[in-house]
Amino acid sequence: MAAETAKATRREQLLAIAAGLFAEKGFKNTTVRDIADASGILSGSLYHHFDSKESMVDEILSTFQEELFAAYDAVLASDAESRAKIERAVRLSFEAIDQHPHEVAIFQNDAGYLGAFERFGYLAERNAQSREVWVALLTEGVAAGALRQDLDIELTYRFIRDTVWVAVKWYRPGGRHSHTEVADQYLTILLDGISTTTPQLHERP
Amino acid sequence: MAAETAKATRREQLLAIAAGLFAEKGFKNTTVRDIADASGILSGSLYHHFDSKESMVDEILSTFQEELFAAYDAVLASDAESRAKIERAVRLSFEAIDQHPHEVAIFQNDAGYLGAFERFGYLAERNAQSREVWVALLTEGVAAGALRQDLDIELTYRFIRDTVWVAVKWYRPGGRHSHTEVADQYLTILLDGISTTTPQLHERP
DNA sequence: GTCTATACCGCGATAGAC
DNA sequence: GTCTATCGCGGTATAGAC
Repeated sequence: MAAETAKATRREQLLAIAAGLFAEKGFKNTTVRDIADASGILSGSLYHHFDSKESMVDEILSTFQEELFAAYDAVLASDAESRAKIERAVRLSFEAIDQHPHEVAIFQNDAGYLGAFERFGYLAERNAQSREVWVALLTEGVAAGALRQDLDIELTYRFIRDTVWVAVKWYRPGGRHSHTEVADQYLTILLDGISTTTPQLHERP
Repeated sequence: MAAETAKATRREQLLAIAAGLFAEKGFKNTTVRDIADASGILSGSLYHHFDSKESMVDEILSTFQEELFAAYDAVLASDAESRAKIERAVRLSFEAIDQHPHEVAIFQNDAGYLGAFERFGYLAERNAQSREVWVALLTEGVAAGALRQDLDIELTYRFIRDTVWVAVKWYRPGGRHSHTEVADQYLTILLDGISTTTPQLHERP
C-alpha cells in the first residue's frame, strides 16, 4: 500500500494543481499547457496520468461531492432538533468552502457548462439531492414551529443554497474571519435578520 | 434621427443576441460563429458592425452599468429614511435582474475573467462604487438605529451583494414569482430572518 | 514518468467580391 | 450589409524515444 500511496499522491498533486487553476480561471479558460506548466512538466506528460482535461475535472468534482453529501446525509439522519439540524447543515457548508474552496468554486462556476455533457449528469442529480435535503429540513422546521409559517419553502431553499455557496467568491481560508465566524454571522442574519425591529410582532413603542 | 434609430436598432439586435449567448454559455465559451449563426449571418459579417468579440461584451456591460449606477446614485442621494433606502436599493437590484438578466449574468460569471484586461478596468471601479453605496447605506442604518448595532458592516455588505445578484441564476422573468415578490421575500428574510424566535433576546425558558 | 515532435481542429479576425 | 475564402494561432490530444 506504500507504493499505491505514492502513486495516488502524484495523481493527487496534479489534480490539486489543476483544481487551483480551474477555480481561478475557469475550466474552459485553463489550458492543459497551463496545468503542465504549473506542475513543472510538459503538456504531453499529463496524458500519462489522465485521459483528458475533462477526466481531471470529473475526478475533482465527483470525489468532493461524494464526501460532501455523505456529511449532509448524516445531518439529515440525526435526531437533533429541527433548528439545530439547519444550523449544522449551514456550518457544514461553510466548512466545505474552507476545506475545499477550489472544488466549490469549480462547481459554482462551471457546473452549468459541464452539466450539458452526459458524462456530468451526476451534477444535476446532486443538485436535486441537495434540494431534497434542504426542503426536508425547512419543512420539518416549519412543522416544528421553529420557522415562520409563512415561508415560501422553495424560495427559501434557493436563497440559502445560493447565499451559502456564493461565499466562496470572497472567503479565503486563513483570512480575517474563520469559517465558523462567517457561519455565525450568516446564521444570525438568516435566522433573526439584520433589523432591530422584532419579527412577527412588528414595531415597539 | 429615423435613420440613426434604424442603424442603432440593428446594432442592438446583434448585441441582444450576443448577450443571450454570453449569459447562457459564458463569454469564452461563446464563439463568434455562434453569434453569427443565431443572427442568421456569417461570422465575417459581424465584423462590419463590431471590432471584436471583446468590443461586443464591452458595449453590453458598460451600457448596462451606466444605467444601473445612475439608479443607485438616485437612491443614495434621496432623503428617504434609512430603512426605506435599503429596501429601495434591494428592490432596484431585483428589478435589474428582471429587466436585464443577460447583462447581470454576464457580469456575475465573466467579470472575473474580463477584469484582468486593462480595457475592462471599469468593472473593478464599478465594484468599488457599489461597495461604497452599500457601506454608506448600512452605516447610516446602524447610526439611525434601524439596524442592529453588532453588525459587521463589511460582511453584511458582501452577503447582501452576493445574495441579491446570485438570484440571476434561477430567476426567470415572467416565471412563477414576479421580481417584486422575490424582493419582498428577500427583504423579509434579510430584515427579520426566517426564525420564529425574537432576535436580540436569545432563547426562552 | 517525462520529453520531443507533431497531427488536427476550431478559434478570432481580415480582405475583397457582390 | 453580407458572403466567400482564407490566414495564423493556440487548443486538445497522440506516438514513440528516452
